[in-house]
Amino acid sequence: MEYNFQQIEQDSKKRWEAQQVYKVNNTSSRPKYYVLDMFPYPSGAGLHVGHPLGYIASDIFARYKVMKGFSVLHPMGFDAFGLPAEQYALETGQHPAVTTEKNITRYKEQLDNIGFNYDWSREVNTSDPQYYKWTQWIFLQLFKSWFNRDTQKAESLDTLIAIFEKEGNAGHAAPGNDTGTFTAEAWQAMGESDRRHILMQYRLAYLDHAVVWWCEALGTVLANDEVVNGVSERGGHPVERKKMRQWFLRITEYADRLIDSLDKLEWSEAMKEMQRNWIGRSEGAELSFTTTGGQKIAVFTTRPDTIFGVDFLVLAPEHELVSAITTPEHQAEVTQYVTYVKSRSERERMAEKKISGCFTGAYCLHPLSGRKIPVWISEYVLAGYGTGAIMAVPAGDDRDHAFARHFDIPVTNIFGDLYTGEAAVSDKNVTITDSDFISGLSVKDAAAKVLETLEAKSLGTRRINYRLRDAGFSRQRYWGEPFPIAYKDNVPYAIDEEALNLPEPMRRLPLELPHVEHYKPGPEGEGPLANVTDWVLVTNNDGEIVKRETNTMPGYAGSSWYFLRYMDPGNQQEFASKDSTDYWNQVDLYIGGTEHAVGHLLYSRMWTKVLYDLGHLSFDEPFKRLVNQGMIQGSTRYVYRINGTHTFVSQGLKDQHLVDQIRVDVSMVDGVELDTEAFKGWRPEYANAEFILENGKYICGSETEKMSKSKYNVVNPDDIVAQYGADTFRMYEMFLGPIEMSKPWDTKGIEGVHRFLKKFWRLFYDEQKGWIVTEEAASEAELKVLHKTIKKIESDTERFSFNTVVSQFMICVNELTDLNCHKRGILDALVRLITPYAPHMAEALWQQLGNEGSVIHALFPEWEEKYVTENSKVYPIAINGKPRTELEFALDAEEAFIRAEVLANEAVQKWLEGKEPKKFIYVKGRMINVVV
RNA sequence: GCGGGUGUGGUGAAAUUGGUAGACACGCUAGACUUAGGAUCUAGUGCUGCGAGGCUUGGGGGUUCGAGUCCCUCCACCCGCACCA
Repeated sequence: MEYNFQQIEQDSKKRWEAQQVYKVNNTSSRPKYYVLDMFPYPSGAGLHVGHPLGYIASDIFARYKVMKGFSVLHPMGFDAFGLPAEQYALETGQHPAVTTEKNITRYKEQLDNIGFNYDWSREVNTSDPQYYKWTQWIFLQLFKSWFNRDTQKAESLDTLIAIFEKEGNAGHAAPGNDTGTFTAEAWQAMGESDRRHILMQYRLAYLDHAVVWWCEALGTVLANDEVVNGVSERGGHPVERKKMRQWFLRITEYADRLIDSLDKLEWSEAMKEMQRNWIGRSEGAELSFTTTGGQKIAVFTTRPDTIFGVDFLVLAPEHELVSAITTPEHQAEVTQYVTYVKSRSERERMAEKKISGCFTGAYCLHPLSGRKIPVWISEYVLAGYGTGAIMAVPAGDDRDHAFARHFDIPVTNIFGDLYTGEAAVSDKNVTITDSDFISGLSVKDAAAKVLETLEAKSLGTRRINYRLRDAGFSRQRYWGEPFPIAYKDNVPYAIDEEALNLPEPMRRLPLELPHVEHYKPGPEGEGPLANVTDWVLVTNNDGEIVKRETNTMPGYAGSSWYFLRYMDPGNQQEFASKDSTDYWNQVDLYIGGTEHAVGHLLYSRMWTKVLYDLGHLSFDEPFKRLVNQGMIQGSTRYVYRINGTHTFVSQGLKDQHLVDQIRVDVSMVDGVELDTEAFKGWRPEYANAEFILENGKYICGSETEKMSKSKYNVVNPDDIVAQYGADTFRMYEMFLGPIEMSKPWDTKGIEGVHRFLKKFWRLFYDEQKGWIVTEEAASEAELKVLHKTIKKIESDTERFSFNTVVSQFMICVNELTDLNCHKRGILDALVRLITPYAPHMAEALWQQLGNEGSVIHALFPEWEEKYVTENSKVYPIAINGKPRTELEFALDAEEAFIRAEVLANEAVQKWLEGKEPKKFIYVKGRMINVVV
């Protein structure tokens, strides 16, 4: 009986289905283990072979943990809100819910095809009102909370209001800092609107203004993705930066905690480093400069010690003071420059090597020396970072130096001989010179003294600055969670607030997305919801018209907490019961790509901390251990058409002609050999193609690039599974290389793994004789092979080295085949061992071996020390570090004995050429080196 | 520009602590069995040399008895950069 994977996989799936083997309860006497995959956005293109890489790894690990006796939660769901579905709706008129549903069905089929052990009864879908009800609920928790810097945690606004009533806000400056201070009396005297305005400065979810890409022609706001080369991707219309009112999450308040608790996570250092850099904590000072016209300009600097080296100030072109300080004679130039910068993205501005800028005509007076300092604007200063203004010290900063050079601004040297006039001195272990009262001091001492002096004059304060910005949380789109917010007299309220006095049904969550006639943007850059007047404008119990929020939430809203919903997906009363979150607790293993390093992972961490602070969770970090998977790249194939003809020349001969390089669909290529008939049928213009072959074959060129439809290099897992089976596919993806590494897909290579599975099968079945498993006792050699393998598989699985696991299985099967072993004593353990990797085949063999129940719940085999310890070692003998021969010695042999034996050896003698060895190095169990 | 990562045969890779570089596969070459082979099996396969040997882990330098692994330096490629998710 041969390895009929189609039949086997179908039978195994049926058995699992019937026995509901993947269902997991929220109570168990077993220890728990939570394995999580980054859930997919169900795009219309379906899964390609790159997507399941991480899923296979987590599936293997989840199965392994089950067999090790854990109660394992391994769920899957869909991040179903998003731009592509809406874009598709805009083009075709199909409701995003409909296309999303269709895509999800397809994804589930594809996933099931690969044989994942998901408990589908826990599936979540972020666009399901029963799911986003809780996304909205969490948003309201954020809206109704503030971050108490004294306690370093989120608290209900009630505690803040109590403080205001008692003592005003003197002890609790607003994070946004534009409220000023007020007393308890002042607070009590305030009207509702003023109070709410002040509270907005504290809320964790708050309204402010942000700059977005605005496209006049399309009448809409565009995502960065949709702006290509300074024009809209659709239509190529001009775009500009526009300030709009937006929701934000005050993640900056959590900056320190987000940095500090990284220490307790088992993430790669690289990943932690990316998060730290993204948060970008820097300690420095905010200093105040005053223009000759009396305007105060605040600058942030990490080097207050260089204050006497300030030669000019630079403001971000969009800085609010720019128009006020610009002198009439520089007005035209400044306006022109500001217009230019408005058309530029932040990325372009940061990456720009060309120096540009513009003098405003204004001067400041140096706060300590009183020197007159010109004020410039330039795109290299960003409005969103620090105060949007810097003090430029060309002697000590590369970019400032380049700027000064470019505009011929004289440079003040404050580093003595270290500064040569050629380049800035960025070294921090230096002595400051020519700087009044800090001359001769170290950087650290000088900075402290400057701060002291400026603080005394109220011209500066110590300040910790973060690169991290508060997260923009609204989108002018349809296909996202509606905000449970409505405006009365332009003041925002949560829909359940008494002040709004909405009729009871309107106060409840979820606030569902209304049906729309079309997906076109609303007026004034508002989202499509703004067009649904009878949804937007509602009448409250007092007969007043209130206006609903027309923005929707961004993609990361639903994905910031989905791992919690899996714990208790059907709960109608809470986002998840405390019992369930206490039981499953943190995600023990999270597998996903590095592209989420700073977005999703940071937001999820913040949300978890907020829910923890507010008492809804008993842990404050969501993902204990994180493993990053690499990408599977596409392998593109090319054909070469001789210029202006229908003749295609094989790759090896292409240099003899002038050719066009054309991508062809990989499905028409076997390895690198083109199926010329299929190619002729691919497109009408190739119907009459002629070929110049080499050795009777048309050989394609190839290149590794991103797997994408447009490059014709997409490989669908369904096709691979149909041809080789899910078990082969799973093991091959693992065999490709280390999980965290990117690597190109090569369908050709899968044969080796498929052959291995067939060979594995032949340990049990003979093509002629059928079942050949015997009851004979296993030999010492066979037991050695088995236990060595168990040990290796276990340790490699634990360290996610799945590629070497597959190799070890191959080695094991090769050795057992050589030993002609068909013994139950060996094979029964081997079947359990391979279950996480090739579950379908394992189940079939497990049943045939006559075992009770499913192999899914069998125990992972254990290895015994006595079979894996060696008592001798074949040592490589090196002369001067170069291996020359080998000799076997017992591991407990005396060094003196070994030395004598080695030196007496013929081959060693030959290399010694009669000389006395200078040194004899013996590393037990490793090697022997003779130095001459 | 900033941040992170990766460079080993024709290809995917292995080498877990500084100790035999290239395990395991793909591909290729030759052969066996077979009506057939896109099944299976056997042998070979880093480069170079008739050979003894020499060379070889992106380039250059260093530490060491010994370096793919540690240090310095240079280069190339990939990913992210805040409205794709």
